[in-house]
Amino acid sequence: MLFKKQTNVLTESTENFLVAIYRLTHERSYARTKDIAESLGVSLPTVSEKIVRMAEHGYLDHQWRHGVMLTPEGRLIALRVLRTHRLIETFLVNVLKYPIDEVNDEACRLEHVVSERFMHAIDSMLGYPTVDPHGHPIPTEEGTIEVFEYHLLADVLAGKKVIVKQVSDRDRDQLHYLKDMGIVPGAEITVLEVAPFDGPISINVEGKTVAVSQSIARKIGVNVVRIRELFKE
Amino acid sequence: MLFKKQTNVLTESTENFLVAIYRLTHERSYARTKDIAESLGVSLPTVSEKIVRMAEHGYLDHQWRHGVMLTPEGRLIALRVLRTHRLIETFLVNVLKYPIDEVNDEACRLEHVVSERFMHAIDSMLGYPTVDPHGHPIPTEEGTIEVFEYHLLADVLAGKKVIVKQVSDRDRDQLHYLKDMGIVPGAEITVLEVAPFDGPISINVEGKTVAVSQSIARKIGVNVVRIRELFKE
DNA sequence: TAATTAGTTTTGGCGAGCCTAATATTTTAG
DNA sequence: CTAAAATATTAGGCTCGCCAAAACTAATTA
Ligand SMILES: [Mn+2]
Ligand SMILES: [Mn+2]
Ligand SMILES: [Mn+2]
Ligand SMILES: [Mn+2]
Repeated sequence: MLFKKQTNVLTESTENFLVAIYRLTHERSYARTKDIAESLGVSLPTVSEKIVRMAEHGYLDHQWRHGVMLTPEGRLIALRVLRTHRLIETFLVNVLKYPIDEVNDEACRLEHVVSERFMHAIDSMLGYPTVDPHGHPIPTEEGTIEVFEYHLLADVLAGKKVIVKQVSDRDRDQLHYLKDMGIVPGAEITVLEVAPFDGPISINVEGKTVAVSQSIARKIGVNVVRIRELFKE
Repeated sequence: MLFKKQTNVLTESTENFLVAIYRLTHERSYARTKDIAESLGVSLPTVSEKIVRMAEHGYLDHQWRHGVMLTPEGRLIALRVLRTHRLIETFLVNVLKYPIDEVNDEACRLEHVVSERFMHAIDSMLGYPTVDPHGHPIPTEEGTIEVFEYHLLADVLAGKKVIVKQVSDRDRDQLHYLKDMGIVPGAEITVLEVAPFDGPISINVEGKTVAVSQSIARKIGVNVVRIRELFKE
């Protein structure tokens, strides 16, 4: 059990900051004040201020006037919270039958208060899942995380059949839109036609035919399904 | 849906205060500052101060220098939180297999963050229970609550067989002690001997023979099992 | 009734989190 | 290479939650 338990020194705000910064530093090496503020819905000064405190506590490295990155300690906590978040999301969907586009807010509140016992209970109840309902990897208890590389739906050639593996969880409305079309992890998609010049992609999802924009198709991760695999044995 | 949803204006602290006051005003009509402080583990000034703010918000009636009681609005909120608490406790015990003496703290944290959807999901999953794992009534969604009157184990005559209906949830260690002896709601108890002068009560719990003090036996609610009922049909 | 005690409130202080307005510094575009 | 635009930080302020010490009743007892 590598995660330190230390009687919840961390506030909800701190934990949310850590996760937000963790996610932002996947795109560029430093998380910028502005991006943090945006992703948490708070003002710039609130972030500037909080950064100072968190850096003092040793969770962040602050490159003054440029951005922050997580220290190993901050990263470990971020991963613990992220694990909690994603395991709770999985629980909400698999057990409580939440729709995939309504788990984030609930998980974002619960992630700060559940105990280790709670986590173990749902983890075992769920059969130790490795991905959440959006197809994102669930960090391990030891603080490691797998990075899956998926083909993007945008890159799939017409005629191919693929299975949805991951959808972006950034925008709730977008997630709702995708869910309504049946585009959720596990769904089978056949690409029918790809219009030129960044045009829409026409696909068949579980029987229905729909069209999605290139920009959205770039946020959908799929695995190419090899035909041989489908008919094996 | 009578409970107002009003985008969580209430802080965790406020909700805890309301429930604590609700419970205290079952014993005397006004909850005293000192008792509130004690049951929440905060200082007297913290309570005095908070009382002023809560009274301003219309949740409390403050009889200056004597105590507080809930306004109808405060009472409704207290009951909503209490419902949440007890339903969560039931979930933790029935679904996640928590021991009965370890649910309170978890529920006291979760009760402030779960959504109405979450409540509905677990309520239906649990089959709309009316009592929590300690045998306490779960308030309805409309804000009503049943009051059960139980015989106390302390009053049961030697030779009688009873079923445990309710145990006190005030003291965690006591709860643990009772659980270890098998004295939990649902357990069958046969009173063997009642020592005079407030002496211990010797009982048989699910096969084992143990003795409990009068003071503890006064905190255990039971229903007298009429023999005729046991053999009916 | 006066004095002691138990309980309550006031005073004065602290840190966390948030915000707006003002200021400083990069970055970017002309 | 400079001026405008974008970002970041400071300053100044607010509420909440919490505390210790001091001041102040109300209740009890001698
Ligand atoms: Mn969160
Ligand atoms: Mn997710
Ligand atoms: Mn609580
Ligand atoms: Mn209970």
